[in-house]
Amino acid sequence: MGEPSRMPLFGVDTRPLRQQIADALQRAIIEGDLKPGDALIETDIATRLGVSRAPVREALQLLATSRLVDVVPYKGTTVRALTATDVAEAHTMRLLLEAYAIGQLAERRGGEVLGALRDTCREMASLATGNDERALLDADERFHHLVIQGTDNELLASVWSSIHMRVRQIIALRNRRIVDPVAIARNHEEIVAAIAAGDAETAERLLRTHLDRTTVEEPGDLVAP
Amino acid sequence: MGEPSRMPLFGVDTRPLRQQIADALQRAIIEGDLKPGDALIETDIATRLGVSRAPVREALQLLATSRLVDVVPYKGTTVRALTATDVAEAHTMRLLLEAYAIGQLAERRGGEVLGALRDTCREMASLATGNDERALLDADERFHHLVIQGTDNELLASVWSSIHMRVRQIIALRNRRIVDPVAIARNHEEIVAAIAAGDAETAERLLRTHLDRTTVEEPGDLVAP
DNA sequence: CTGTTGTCGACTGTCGACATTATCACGCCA
DNA sequence: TGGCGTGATAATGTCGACAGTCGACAACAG
Repeated sequence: MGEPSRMPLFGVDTRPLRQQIADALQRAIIEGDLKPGDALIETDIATRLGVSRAPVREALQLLATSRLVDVVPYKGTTVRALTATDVAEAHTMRLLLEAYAIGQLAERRGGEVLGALRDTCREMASLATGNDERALLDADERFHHLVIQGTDNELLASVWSSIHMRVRQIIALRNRRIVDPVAIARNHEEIVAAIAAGDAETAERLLRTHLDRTTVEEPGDLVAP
Repeated sequence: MGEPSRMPLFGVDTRPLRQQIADALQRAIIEGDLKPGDALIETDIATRLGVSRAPVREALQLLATSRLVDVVPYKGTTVRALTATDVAEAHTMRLLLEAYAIGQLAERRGGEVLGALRDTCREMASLATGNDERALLDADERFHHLVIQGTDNELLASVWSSIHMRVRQIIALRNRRIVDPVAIARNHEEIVAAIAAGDAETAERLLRTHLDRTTVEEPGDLVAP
């Protein structure tokens, strides 16, 4: 995941247009503004943004690497459909990657990131009593991101990021209320405790429970035929 | 991995140029013709191939998704360096993905692909006595590809493919002789046996041994500073 | 009525030219 | 001598225009 590669003086973004466009489109997709099946027509996007088609094309290819869009030669680009299988596969992969990361973290008793994990847990706990779902989801995302980063494995982080984009899209499309924020916050604390105790097995089991609750469940309400 | 997306009547390749160019460059990289650190200059490639820069740029972005090249805005594209860390991370991820796949396969006693796995094993056994290393490596690759495909998880397959490109590059750069082809062939037979027996644990252990032998070991001889 | 062929509109693929950026050698000056 | 602006140069980024392809529908032959 990217830190802003340059820090401009007055909000002038000097990154290549393809990245700015890709960011904008990605946001629109994972926020649900662009829905599965929607056609991404280069000419439209280009004129709408006031740029030429070249950077738009390159942006669309960037999105394809996160599997957010389907690029079919000579036919066009569409927001990728979300079948039940897609949701299940994303969940499986996410679980596989994060379980590995948790295991690694537990072996080192959390390493450098243990403190940051605890901070995030505290934040979640305080957010749980309020009703800012958005902030709670952000904190949750930060937590899992920290877990991945904790392994110091760039390849793992890269793969996880691309899959996480799809997960966020899934969560956005099914905008379901969080049922029990307090339980979720507590769950994370338990995970951190298991990591700190070096108990990889328990940490993985808790993680699995958490992910099962938040990402997988009847996907029928979000798939577009 | 890609079956040729169209079957032309007389070898006329109607795929977009970007894909043809990407294939050519990818082959050059994973065969070792292009070495880590080599600069991929759009103008050069374009004039050399007799095309314009646009499809070359898009091809380079495709390669970036497999992490075969580094694209730095306004600076250029280079064949990605292979540090010891890169090799280790690729190995870790490959092991993680394939171990999962083997486990899934074992749970179903091999499913549809068990026959194909056995065929490949027989092929490896017969190749082991000869000295066509290339053919043996191809068979080995086919075996692992079958394992991944056997899970019927497209996302897993996609992630594995992109990582496998790097693995092939690593293998090509350290062109070390295969020490004991017969042992390798036998190892695969044992893996298949464990899958057929539904013994996931043994299958994963055997796989780990096999991969440790073939991909990881003193990478000092292939890293370029 | 059915299957094939021609045509049209919309969109993607490719091209060559121009704008912008990074790099590095060069000369200036303390 | 050594650090620092300052050009020249070579590469990438972007643009507008043109060519190629696809899908759909109309026209036609059997």
